Amino acid sequence: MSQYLKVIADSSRLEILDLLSCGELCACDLLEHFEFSQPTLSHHMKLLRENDLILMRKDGNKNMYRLNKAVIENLTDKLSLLSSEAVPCICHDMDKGSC
Amino acid sequence: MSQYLKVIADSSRLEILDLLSCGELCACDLLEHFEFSQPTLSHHMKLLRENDLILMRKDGNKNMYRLNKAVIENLTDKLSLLSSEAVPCICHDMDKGSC
DNA sequence: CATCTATATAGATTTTTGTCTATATAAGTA
DNA sequence: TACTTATATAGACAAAAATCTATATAGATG
Repeated sequence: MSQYLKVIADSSRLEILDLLSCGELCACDLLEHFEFSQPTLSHHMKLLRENDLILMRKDGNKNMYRLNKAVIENLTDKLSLLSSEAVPCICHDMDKGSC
Repeated sequence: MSQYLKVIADSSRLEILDLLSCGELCACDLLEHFEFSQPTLSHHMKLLRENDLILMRKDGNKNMYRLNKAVIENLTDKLSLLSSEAVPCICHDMDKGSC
């Protein structure tokens, strides 16, 4: 889980996900919205893809990206378990007050 | 938001939050569950506190920690907006296909 | 085929961050 | 007061990560 969070925790990548949240965009559309270079965008998209947070299709020489909403939902669901009560979790194995 | 996520994205801190999800624990209880040193734990707790993800009270010479569930809920709520439709978001300002 | 556009890769560099050791502080206890 | 336990701080160091420039590839188009 921390691996997914690390990918999302970068402000540029989070903004990319936000931009994609309304629908498909190509890399060059995204690039125009950022200050960083094209190889940097390529690097971010690769990370997002490798971690299944986005999906890609080829359209001519363009890469069209969209959110993988299922994976993102799954991540937020798991994260919300932290603030919910009475779920199976590692904290049950803790011995309190042993120090 | 990415600041919060960066704090949570570390696997040690995520595990600390998980351990705290069942209730209050002192730093020394937590320390016994990890391989790293006491100063490292202290550093992690400081980060979690500075970002309001946990709350602390003093009990003698011990620090008692608990989750700040409100903040964590707020974070997961905002994150879940990514995978939901039709919310106000920066992607509406995008000009698609301008490249 | 030559060229342009869109994207990827390689490699270097800088920043960030997680960790350590050593030491300090602060509270409890004999 | 001396000592022990719990925690914090300072400073160093190493690993990870974000960025860049330069270059390569791949598809579209004249």
